[in-house]
Amino acid sequence: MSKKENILQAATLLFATNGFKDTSMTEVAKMTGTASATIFYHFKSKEDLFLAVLNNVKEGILKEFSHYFGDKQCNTGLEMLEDSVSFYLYLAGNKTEWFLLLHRYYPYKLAKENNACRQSLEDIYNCFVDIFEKALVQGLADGSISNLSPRKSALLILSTVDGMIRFKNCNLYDAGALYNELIAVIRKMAAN
Amino acid sequence: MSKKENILQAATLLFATNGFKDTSMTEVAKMTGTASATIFYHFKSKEDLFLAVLNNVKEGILKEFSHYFGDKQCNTGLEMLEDSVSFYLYLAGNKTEWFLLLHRYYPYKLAKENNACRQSLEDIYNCFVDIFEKALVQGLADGSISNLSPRKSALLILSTVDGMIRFKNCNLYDAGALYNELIAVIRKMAAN
DNA sequence: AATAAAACTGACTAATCAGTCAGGAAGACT
DNA sequence: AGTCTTCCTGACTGATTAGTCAGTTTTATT
Repeated sequence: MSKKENILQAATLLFATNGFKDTSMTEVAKMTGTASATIFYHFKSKEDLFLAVLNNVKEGILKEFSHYFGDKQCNTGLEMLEDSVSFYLYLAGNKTEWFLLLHRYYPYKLAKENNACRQSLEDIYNCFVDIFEKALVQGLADGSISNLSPRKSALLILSTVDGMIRFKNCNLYDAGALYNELIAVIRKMAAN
Repeated sequence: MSKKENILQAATLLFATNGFKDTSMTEVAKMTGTASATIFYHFKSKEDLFLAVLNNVKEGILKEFSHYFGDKQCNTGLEMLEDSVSFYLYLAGNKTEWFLLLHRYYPYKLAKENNACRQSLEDIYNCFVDIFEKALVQGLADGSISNLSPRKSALLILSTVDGMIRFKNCNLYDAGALYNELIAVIRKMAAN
């Protein structure tokens, strides 16, 4: 792995666990075994480093989802919806840093004044919503999903699943203990 | 209002909108028209000020909910559930700072090492969950709610509602546009 | 081997920060 | 008036921070 990739990875972990302001360039440098000036050679500022991290996370998420759903075929839309939720939960447990980062407020604050940041976040969330929406649309066609607005329902499903992940990451409630209920609730919400 | 209360209020707003690390004592002082040393007279450290802010928010939330539900009578549990969701949404729109603060990661990180912080957060979220759970229990008794685990379902409803508020506060999606769908979805989830 | 470009670094700076402290102002009580 | 306590402040400090820069090392190319 190149030093630049190393820095990116260390920064991802630190920004995710400690936040933007609470992560110093010295820390990132120490973790990668470089001088802090090296980071400024690769990234022109701390904000620039953060944007690179976010973009990297975006690409990771898009790749994971297209890899999982690219060739997948499901019998019914409802089945696909359940699979999507499961995969979301799996990913959140497997790539904790990504979701910790997305559950911080900083990215959304930065997005207000920075278009690249805004774009990355939109790409990520559109990817999430699209997966659920696609399942709902298929379910509407094959009759496994009840009559509803696919986009809006997809958003509400994302709210539920993402909210639960957030609770888990905040150590408020254990998401694992709610897995069965979550699937049951989503089936009630959407099934015909 | 006393100077101490003034400081508390300014700190609430600043911690909520800018975060803990991104709020300086000088800023809080400037907003209240005092010297920063005055803040250290009333609160022994920045962390102490934050804990006071969180405790204040907790008391505000508890008071709001007990005020609204203290004397309220509903015909059915389902009706009470819908009312609870509506009130949560109303409060989130009315006391934005409170929810912005709760949607930051800092409080939950601090809670890992600070019991007072942990306690405040637990009180707040138990208050939220209790309201939904109480409605579900009543609904189970009067037959308006389908057979389900009240506590777990209450948690999932909170995930949905709180997740939506977070999306709204992050400027990702408009919660208002989803209001009707949210109520419909919750009815589907819980109604008999 | 010579040269040029890219990658890297140590030493520095100016700014900002939480927190301290000695002492001043204001109110309460005798 | 005097005294005690509570409240408040300006001026300071030591630590940390993002970012710079001049110069060195490494790598690629001829």
